[in-house]
Amino acid sequence: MNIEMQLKGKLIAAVKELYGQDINEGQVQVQITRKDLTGDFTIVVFPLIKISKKSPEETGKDIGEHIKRNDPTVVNYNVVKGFLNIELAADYWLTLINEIAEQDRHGYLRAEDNAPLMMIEYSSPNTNKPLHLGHIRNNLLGYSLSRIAEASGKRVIKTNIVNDRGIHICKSMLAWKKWGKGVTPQSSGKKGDHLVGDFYVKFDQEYKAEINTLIQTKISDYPVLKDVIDFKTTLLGLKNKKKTKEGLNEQEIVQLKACEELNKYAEKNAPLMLEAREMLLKWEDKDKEVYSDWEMMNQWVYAGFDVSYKKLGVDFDKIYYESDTYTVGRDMVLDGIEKGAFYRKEDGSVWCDLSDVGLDEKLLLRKDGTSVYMTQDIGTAKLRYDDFDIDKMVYVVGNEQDYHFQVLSLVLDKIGFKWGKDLVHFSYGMVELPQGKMKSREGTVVDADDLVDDMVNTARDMSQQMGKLEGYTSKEAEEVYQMIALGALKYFILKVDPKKNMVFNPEESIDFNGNTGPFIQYTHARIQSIFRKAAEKGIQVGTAAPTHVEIGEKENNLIRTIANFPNVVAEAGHVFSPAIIANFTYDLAKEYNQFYHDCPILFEEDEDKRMMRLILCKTVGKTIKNAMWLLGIDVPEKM
RNA sequence: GGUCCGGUAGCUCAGCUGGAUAGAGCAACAGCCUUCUAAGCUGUAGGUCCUAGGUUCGAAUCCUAGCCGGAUCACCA
Repeated sequence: MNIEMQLKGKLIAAVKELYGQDINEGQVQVQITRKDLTGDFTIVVFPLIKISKKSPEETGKDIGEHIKRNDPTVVNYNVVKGFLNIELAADYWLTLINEIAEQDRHGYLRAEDNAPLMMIEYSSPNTNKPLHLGHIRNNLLGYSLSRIAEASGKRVIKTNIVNDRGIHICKSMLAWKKWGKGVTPQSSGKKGDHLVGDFYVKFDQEYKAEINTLIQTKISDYPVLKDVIDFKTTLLGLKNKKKTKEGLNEQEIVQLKACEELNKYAEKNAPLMLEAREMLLKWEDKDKEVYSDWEMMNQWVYAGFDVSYKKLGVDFDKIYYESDTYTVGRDMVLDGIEKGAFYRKEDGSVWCDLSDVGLDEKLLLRKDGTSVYMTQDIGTAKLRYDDFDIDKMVYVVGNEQDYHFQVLSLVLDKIGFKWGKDLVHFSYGMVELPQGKMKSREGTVVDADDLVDDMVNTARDMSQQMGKLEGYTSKEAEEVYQMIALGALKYFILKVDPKKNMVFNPEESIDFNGNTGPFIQYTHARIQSIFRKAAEKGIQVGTAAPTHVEIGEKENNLIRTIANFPNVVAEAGHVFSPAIIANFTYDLAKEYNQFYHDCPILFEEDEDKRMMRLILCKTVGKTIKNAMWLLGIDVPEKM
């Protein structure tokens, strides 16, 4: 039982005895005392004055006195503006820190064999382009969440669904066929995922050109558009005007409609798109040539992804491929028609009607029988639940897909899967650049590999300038550079509330000072340095601190913070937020640096005090390491 | 237009299950290395917590309305 709970119990007993009333836990508030006031825990007495029928000050004094009399660990109390601050004895805190010092995994819960099984899906890349900054946020969040869940006592399976089929893949394949001249990663020296991504871009360029041509030849079919000179600008202009207060006049409404119709026609009927569609059909028919090209190009991409994942330090327990799951999904959709959950339109396409819950109709199979995104997600879910005894399924996917997951949940429920309703979409915000959103057309997409490489280079430069890695081999030093670079990147991204959009400035934002990963890593390295020095000086570091020494303000802050770590882990696991862990770790590191600055450790002459501080250092070091582990960040011995 | 998310210092973000004087970092300015790692520490300056109402002992936090920004509503994924 933790101290807050104990205090709450004492408070309830005090109210009962003093005022003869029973109150429940919801009526009492115990919080950690603000740093600028004396005390360890604070009881808010306002909710109690109705019961005491006295002023907040008097009520606070009554209760404070009562608790102090009945609890030997409470040595003092004070009442400020209706807040009762309780001060605990130093030996209580020192006993506590000794208990914590014994544990290697303070704050973590052990996952028992029968603990709930949580499957966490993250990454989910498309095989038509390399990973970028957006994927980085996804991967880091997913990986960190899985560790937090593990430390919260869950059994965890990290999974990835690779988007290896669909029209987008056909686009890259088609472009490679047409313009690739047989180029391979080997022949070009290019990473496979980047090479395939280049052809996706190529397709898009040629496709756009075809759309324009098609629009020019067809525009004469629309009399309302006869005065239009630049189609694109007109369409964009009308769309924007529609959003303004002024709105569109009648003629403009007709024009916009015509524009959109023509545009859609062109997008659908551009020769390249028709070819890609045909290729998708062939692929679903397992056409020999298409299939072998597909397999070859996929291998290139997987090899590339493996490198990127390794660079980021993330991994998976089980990988699913949509090429395996989409047929399962298709069968389930067809099955759903028979069950009456879905229906077929005249053209042969299959739909799910969700208008009864205020949503639209949703397409599940195209009229040509090919699968869409939703189809494969249904199949993947089915396979996963067949493979594992999942208690909770978590999808780490961006918030632009909120609607998709709302629908998926309903669709799964409709075909009778009991787990459909309670799937969790862990929805995170977008990463933007200082100039705004990343746009591939404008070349502002930040490539994942490049970003990590840049960070490592920066870390290496800075580290070498400071020259604190003497005695390290170049291989050891290189490991530290990697650690720092990844620490900076991961911390920068994970410290932000996942739900929110965030701005990432590649040049300026990745700092190594202040509220950053390296700052925390540095604090850890500093602590380790103390122990190296202690060994040099022949100072023994015991296993427990003497409990009779006095503790100062900084020491008290540190102990209280560490003691709170289990609550922080539990909270982070509850609301799925690495940011909570990151903020905690920063606070701890900052407090430690203040302590380090103010209090001599090895130079302390009072042996008991020195021992107490060393135990404290040890515990802080371990807690930093454990907290950073939850973020997927390693900490160095030297830096 | 419907639905959802957000708006806190010049910038990037905490704080949001209602609690005391709204906090950090960056940037700016001023200090601290003959002592355990200065990637550190200390100080100064910087605020209409988008606006207006409401709820109450108490609102950045909850409710309503509005303003601004974003996402989404595809036979894309």
